[in-house]
Amino acid sequence: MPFSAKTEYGLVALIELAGQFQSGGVMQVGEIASRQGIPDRYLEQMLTSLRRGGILRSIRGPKGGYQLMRPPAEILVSEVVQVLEGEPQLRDGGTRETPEFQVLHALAGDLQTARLALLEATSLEQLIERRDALLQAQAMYFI
Amino acid sequence: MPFSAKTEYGLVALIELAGQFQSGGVMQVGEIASRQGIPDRYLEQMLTSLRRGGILRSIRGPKGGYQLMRPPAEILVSEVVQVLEGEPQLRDGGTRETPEFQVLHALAGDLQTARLALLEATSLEQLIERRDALLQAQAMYFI
DNA sequence: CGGTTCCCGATCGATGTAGTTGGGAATACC
DNA sequence: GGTATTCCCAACTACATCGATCGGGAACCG
Repeated sequence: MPFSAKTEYGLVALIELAGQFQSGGVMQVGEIASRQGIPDRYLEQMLTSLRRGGILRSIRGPKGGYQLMRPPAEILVSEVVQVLEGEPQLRDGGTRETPEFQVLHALAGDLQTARLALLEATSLEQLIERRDALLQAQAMYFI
Repeated sequence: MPFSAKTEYGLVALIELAGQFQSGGVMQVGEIASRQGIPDRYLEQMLTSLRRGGILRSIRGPKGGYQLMRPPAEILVSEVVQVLEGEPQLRDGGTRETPEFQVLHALAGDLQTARLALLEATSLEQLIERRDALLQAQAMYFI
């Protein structure tokens, strides 16, 4: 499972917010959490990270909530993952550098590169497009 | 870091064994472990998994050790990873199926597919080729 | 028979993950 | 101005996983 719960919850919340971006686009933690069926106090932490990471801004008090800082097209999944997952904090790296390990680390690098490429190629805007396409397709079954 | 220690150690051991495959190719746990600087009793567990997974066979008693079951060209990294990592045991999957989550699961699927493609495209034979190329390149610096 | 090697399973400490909880600070509204 | 609402900050917990260690048993060779 490539995404942790943290990342998944954060991205889901961002997709919701991105869907509302045209029309002001402010939503509250509790609102998002109940729509998605996830613990609100936990989601709050993700939204805090995203705010600190410059992806969201927050409004306090009644009628407050969260809002995207930028249009959905300018927010890449790679950035979100990076903010929520934090630095991968590489392990020792230096010891155990037999040629066999080096070859594997090169392969591991290729894997990370491929992953990053996909995540950088995906914006929130694309995710809402896919969501809407999916809803459209599912509506077909009811005709 | 895409590979766990388990996977990394197992693969390193297999690369060593693959390098010896022509000439009988039997090596002992302690031998591999000390060459690679990893705990032998721990590596033993990985080799046991690989034997149970049909990738290695073992020979007991003095002059025993481990041996590849098949030529290195027929052992893919994907298979090794699968054996060492085990089934990813998917979480609930069914609850929390809002369209937003579905879109993310699709993206997660794409990531796994990309990863798998790279791992399936890499055999032990290719890894020993890369290791030897790397040794060759490093030898250049000493001229 | 005796040493060598693999075999099997339990255990352990550290770390991370998912989630809960207890308050505090800003803001809107009456 | 008071009060309810919302975000803000931080500590804490339960649990699983990971990397590793350990004790002892079974096969095999000479």
